[in-house]
Amino acid sequence: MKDRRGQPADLSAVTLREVSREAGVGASTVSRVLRNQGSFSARTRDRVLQAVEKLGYVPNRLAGALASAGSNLVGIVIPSLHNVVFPDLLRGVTRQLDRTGQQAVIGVSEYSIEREEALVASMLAWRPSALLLVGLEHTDRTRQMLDAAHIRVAELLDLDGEGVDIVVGFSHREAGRACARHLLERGYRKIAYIGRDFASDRRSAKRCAGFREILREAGLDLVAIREVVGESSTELGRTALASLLAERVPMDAVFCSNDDYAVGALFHCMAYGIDVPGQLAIMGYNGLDIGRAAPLPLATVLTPRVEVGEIAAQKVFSSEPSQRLEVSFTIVPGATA
Amino acid sequence: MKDRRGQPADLSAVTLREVSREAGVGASTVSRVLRNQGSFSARTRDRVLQAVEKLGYVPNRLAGALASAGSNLVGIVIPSLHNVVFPDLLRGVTRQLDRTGQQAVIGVSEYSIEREEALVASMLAWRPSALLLVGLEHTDRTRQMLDAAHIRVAELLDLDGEGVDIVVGFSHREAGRACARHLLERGYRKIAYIGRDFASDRRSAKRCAGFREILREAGLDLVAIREVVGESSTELGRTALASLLAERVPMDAVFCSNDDYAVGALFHCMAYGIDVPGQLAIMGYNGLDIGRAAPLPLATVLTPRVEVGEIAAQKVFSSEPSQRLEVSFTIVPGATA
DNA sequence: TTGAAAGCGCTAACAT
DNA sequence: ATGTTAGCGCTTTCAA
Repeated sequence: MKDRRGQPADLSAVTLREVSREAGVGASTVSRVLRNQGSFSARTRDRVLQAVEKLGYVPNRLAGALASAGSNLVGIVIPSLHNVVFPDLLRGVTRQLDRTGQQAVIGVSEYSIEREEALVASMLAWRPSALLLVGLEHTDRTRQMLDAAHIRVAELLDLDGEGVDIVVGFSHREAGRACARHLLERGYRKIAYIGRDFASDRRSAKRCAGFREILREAGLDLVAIREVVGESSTELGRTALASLLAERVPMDAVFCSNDDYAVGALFHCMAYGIDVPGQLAIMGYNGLDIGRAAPLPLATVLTPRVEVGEIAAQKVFSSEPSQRLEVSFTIVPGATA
Repeated sequence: MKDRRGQPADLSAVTLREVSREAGVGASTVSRVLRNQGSFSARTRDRVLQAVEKLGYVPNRLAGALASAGSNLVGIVIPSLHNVVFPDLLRGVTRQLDRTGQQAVIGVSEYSIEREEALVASMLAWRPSALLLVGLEHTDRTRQMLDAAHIRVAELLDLDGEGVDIVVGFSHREAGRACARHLLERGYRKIAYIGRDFASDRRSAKRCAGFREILREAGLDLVAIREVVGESSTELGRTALASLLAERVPMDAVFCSNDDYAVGALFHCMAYGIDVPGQLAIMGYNGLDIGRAAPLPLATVLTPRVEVGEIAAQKVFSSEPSQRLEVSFTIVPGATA
């Protein structure tokens, strides 16, 4: 183990020039061979490749990108890494970027559009070839920067609103409406809601709004709304339901903005012998693996997170015009509602 | 919505030179003001800042890094985004990097050290100021590259082996041993194992090895080993246990390499009325939130993933010598074992 | 097919 | 306190 105390990053690595000298050719020839562009003889190529190997040359993409105005970096800003939805999204994105040799630079906004703005600014400094954002809500300055950058931008996981360029997702409002219909059809009338605080999670707010639209059409409304502050977790879902029950809110069903909360609610019922869905129906959202494998499969909505990431990462490199792409969600009936 | 068909990234944005002209000062003065370095009058600063604002100038870090040999980019390669452990790790890393204005470039190796090698290579091309990797197993060429790059490297989440520079984690072997002791102390003797296939997940293999060491000291061994192929999931844990039961493997406890599997196993027992821990004890690993909130709190091992990420992201920027940092795990007794 | 030369946009001496 | 001058390591005309 070497002691690297105080040593700054040694960037004086082997340069293209040295490779060219070793191979006895010009610098531009090495460049051409390495990018397999332009023309060169087979013999020259072999000599260059040999020199690269011998010297352990690693091209400096900083210089390359600066000279060619093209960076193969793609910025992506997500609200959180706590909620499984976003790692899933990231999975789709990296999977697709890998195929085309692009690299993802990530930023986590903690559900704050101001932090998002700051992250977008520092990402643009790297002249990424594209930028991926979650949702359609951004600060004015963010929008300005995106516009001035003249790069392709994709906004993900939401369809309820105006997009900047490419939009890939689905309507949370419609998803909320579908959930309400699902519960109403099954005869539930006194429905409570558990979800993240609306102020920070705009998409969960949209789901809730859609849900209530349908309830109102039936002359109903939610019997209670529990806005949970803090990261999406089973534990919080469990305590949220516990508090609703403690307050004796009259309800026959609970709609949770996330499967994490829903599973927590289900756990609480199991622990306290509350019959699901007999006494209380539970509906979740996102279609996490955990809900599917639960003793009582969770009624939920399967959202195409990985696909959205994959498609977006692909579309930002297409030459197609700005567009809205709907990737549908699916109601999963389950056994809890 | 503008049509950006076919337009390549427009990098001919406002340059520092233009800002300097607008402000009526020299280029280096602008540079100094922007990096708040060297000296300049308050009046000059205001003029520069005003020009920056007016022109909407975004510094080009490609050029900056190239000129100054310092990039503020930090590469991190993780095995997967499916297993919650790694997003958690990433969370710690980004949290710390954010504080110091660094940016994370991520890569996902899918548990393959060959893919890791390729990712490290393309990351080094960006001259990152540090590189974070998971585990101590790498290809020879990866190690060569790390060595030649002369940047700080941190290897995370493992302590069982030789590291390259900084190592932050804990011993999986010891964790496995601790789990075995925990189960033996509670009287379990016929223990089965469910985990990811050892070939790809070296750390789970180390846990299993440690576990068996303790069993052997007691003159025992695992009654069955179920290597699950595929991503960590509740569903797979459930089917794995189901198959063990179907084969009538005589067992009084099952040790799972991940809480996902363990919760799946627990679900199976709940669904089939198998008394836990009476008929079958279950022990998991990782201390996920889901296990804690389960109707029967899961016996597990709490691993300090977020902290490991945070500490590593901090240590790679310290000027301390190479070191091994142990961040301890904690046995969580729970109620399933 | 190949090489020389001129930048890409910035930072870092070195003057002044 | 500020401007001038060289590069950083590449890509890209343009000639040869």
